[in-house]
Amino acid sequence: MKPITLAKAYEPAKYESKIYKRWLASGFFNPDNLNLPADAPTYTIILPPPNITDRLHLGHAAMLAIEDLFIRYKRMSGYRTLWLPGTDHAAIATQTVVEKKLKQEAGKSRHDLGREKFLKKVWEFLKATQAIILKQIETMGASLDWSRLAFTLDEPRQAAVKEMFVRLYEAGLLYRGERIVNWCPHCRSTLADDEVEYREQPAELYTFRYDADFPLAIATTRPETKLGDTAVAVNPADPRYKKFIGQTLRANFCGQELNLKIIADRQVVMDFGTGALGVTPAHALADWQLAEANNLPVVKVIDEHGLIREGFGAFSGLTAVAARQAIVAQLRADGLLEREETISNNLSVCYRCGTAIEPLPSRQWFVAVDKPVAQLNNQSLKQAALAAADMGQITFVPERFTKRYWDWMNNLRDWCISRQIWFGHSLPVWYRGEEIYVGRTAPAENGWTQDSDTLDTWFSSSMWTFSTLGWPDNFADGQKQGDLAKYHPTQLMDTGYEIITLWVSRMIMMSLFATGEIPFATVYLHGMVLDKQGKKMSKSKGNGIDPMAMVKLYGADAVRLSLLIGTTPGTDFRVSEDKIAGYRNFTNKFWNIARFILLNINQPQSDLKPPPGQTLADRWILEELAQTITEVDRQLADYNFSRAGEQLEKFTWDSLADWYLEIAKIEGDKGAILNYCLNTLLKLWHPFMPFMTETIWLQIYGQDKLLMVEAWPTADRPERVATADMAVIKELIVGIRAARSANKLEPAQKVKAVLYAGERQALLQAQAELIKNLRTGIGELAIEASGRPLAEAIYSSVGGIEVYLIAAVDAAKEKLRLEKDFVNLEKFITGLEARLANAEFTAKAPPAIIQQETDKLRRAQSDLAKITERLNKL
RNA sequence: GGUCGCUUGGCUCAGUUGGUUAGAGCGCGCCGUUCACAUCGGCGAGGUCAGUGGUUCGAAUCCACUAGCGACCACCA
Repeated sequence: MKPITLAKAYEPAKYESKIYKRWLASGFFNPDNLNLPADAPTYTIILPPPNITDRLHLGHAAMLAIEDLFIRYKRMSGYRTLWLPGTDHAAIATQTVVEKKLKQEAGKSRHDLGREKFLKKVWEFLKATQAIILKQIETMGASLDWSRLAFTLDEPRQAAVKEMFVRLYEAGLLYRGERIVNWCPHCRSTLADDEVEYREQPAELYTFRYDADFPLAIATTRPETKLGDTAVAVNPADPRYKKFIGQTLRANFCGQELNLKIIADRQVVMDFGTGALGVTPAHALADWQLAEANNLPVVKVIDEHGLIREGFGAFSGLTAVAARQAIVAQLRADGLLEREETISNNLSVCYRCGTAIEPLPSRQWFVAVDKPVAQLNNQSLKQAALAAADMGQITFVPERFTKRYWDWMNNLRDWCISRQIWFGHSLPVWYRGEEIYVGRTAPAENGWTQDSDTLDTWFSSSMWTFSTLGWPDNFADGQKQGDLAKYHPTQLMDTGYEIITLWVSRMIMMSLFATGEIPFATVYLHGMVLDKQGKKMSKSKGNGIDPMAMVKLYGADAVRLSLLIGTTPGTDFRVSEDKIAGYRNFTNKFWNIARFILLNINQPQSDLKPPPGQTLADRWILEELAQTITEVDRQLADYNFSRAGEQLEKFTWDSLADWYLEIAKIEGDKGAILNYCLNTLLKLWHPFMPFMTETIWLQIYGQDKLLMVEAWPTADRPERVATADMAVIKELIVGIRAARSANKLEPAQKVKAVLYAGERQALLQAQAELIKNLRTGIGELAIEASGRPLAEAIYSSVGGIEVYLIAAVDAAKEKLRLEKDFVNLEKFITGLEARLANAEFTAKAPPAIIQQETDKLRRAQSDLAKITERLNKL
């Protein structure tokens, strides 16, 4: 029989892509191909789709590692396991990328090309780019069912989105309304509230009067918008302004006639600025709300390009910033500017391009979240989604995020879903004059034009859990069938905590509406990957670690381990190359453990039961392993994969490699136990480091038997060992090791005999003998072992063994140390003497140095004498 | 302003219902290593668990307050 030997070191690059191909060829990524009983429970994760233009970053890699861990764990545990892959069209992000590219390569904007040609460019670009991220996902070892690959903008998803839109419309949950939206003049698109970022920065606050006769002064950071003021708001309790409330005052503001109604509102802060607020309904959300409450006219000042509209004299056509400067200059010239101060202002900017947001009134489509509908048992989307969390039907991990979800849902406003960009899902909406038609297909008659807007990316994302499983075709007549019946609702949604609001809450609402089901049982929120300094990794900062480069250097398994272990749910964590390199060391260590074990097994068996232990060490390692299995299962059930990994690491490196393998070298003949330990460890580690474990498994057991579908180990052992006994056994093993390094230590040999004996009777006899020979008198203690637990017997019989061992070990250590010191000192002295005897040295060296060396020699000689004395005593 | 989180050895972090001597990895020091592995082994130094007060037989852990840091939400124009 040909012995199985592994290469001396693990070289991941040699095996990884081969192994992945082997997995693909097996077909087991697709749950339909698993040989399972019909009633096997399902376990589904739908992959949060990365943007199709993305390159894999460590955040993706972490997500993949986490999800693959659970998928592989559940697959081995007998679940019908589906992990469904996909990509996101990321409308705005993708369009921005292509626009940038167009500008760089051809110097053109999207408007130069026109809609049709531009979209063609986008699709060409996607075709070229989409394969990259998918390939990178494979590199990480993700066991995704590629046969079900989806894209948020592919044909089936377009149909699903259209269907959803129509159904929402028919249910009365969609409406078209004018509202202040967050407009990005650069992207020329509306942004959702949560796509707006805030930047704290200094801003000039101007205090002025509209004209010389105006009785109140107002304060603003945006004087240019004041051209569109239609009211001044004051606090009703403000004594300064009480008398004006209700009046309408005229003013000539920089040549513009304004009719300003003085209104009262409690939200106006009396001690900010002058306590009087110029109300510009068209260009501030709060002002818009004031206008609605007070029936104020709306005057638009700024257009979609961020320029002052027609009808504002010399200011028309200026950018907002230029107009601001012009107006401030004029106010100053007219002596109307009372104050100018720098305050700290929270500027709203576009999360995509960083341009300052221009609030503008605009016609948009909205999802009504507060309107009760029949489909949700006369609850609103908001109520239904809140109820789902309230009933404990969704578990958030960690639990504290439940509250965040709750707070967000409670404050949710109607969701603006139309976007003024070209790339994305088109709205199934057509207009003819004032008529609106919403339907699955275009109206037959002439004269209708389709809405030119596209849908918010999150609209299609919100349908992800069921659109990927064949909704609506698989939901005819409200009955689930096919994949939807089999795999929905899903078990786990793993995503970053930062999009719990953007995404998770909307998935819950949309799924409840479309299928009546909560889309997932558990939401696992992972933290962000930070760099070594604790900064968020980003391309612009250049502090990102490229996972692909790391895989190349250290292997995918090492990268995975570094992202799984040492992390805590919902908490950001730091990753550095050092950490990855550390786990590369571990993978190599594991490889060599396997290598060593294989050298000690005659004929490896893949389905070995735990063999009976012959010695204490055997029982100890089997018990440790069984406990490790239990612990790993427990931790994984709580999503504490980091701790599961740490437990495994501890067992593998400490218990097995550093202790048991050393004992095995002494005791010999451990084939069966080592075989069992290796098999079990390969299985336990597989979800963490699939490539290496599978590589080893295949090298041992041949190409027909894949580790990825082996059964997950159970915590079996031939004989249960009590925890207290474990402590004692560990002590004995420590004794053996110490005895070994102390060379020939008689009594320790006895301990070794104990270990060989294995039998309790033999053990007790050996102990008795040991104790009899002890000088301390402890030997007088009787061993009354019969009928008592091992540990108790040993403890009662001694302190004996312990005291003895400690004394012996200490003495041995001391002796060893002294001997070592002796040898080293002797060498040192010889060297010094030689140097001092060297004529060249004594001639050329400065006297101070010679003196130093002589002193050293003297000290060393006296130390040596002391050591000799002590050695003689031992 | 509101909410949540964090503060543990030089660094990064664990510490699961409060329980003997607070752990790990990296780093550091010393020693070793042709016999699975230097991508290794052994030994060691290093912590008043941010501070104060409280509850308790017992607190890193629970409570209150204080300080520093971070995130999210809202937003004063």
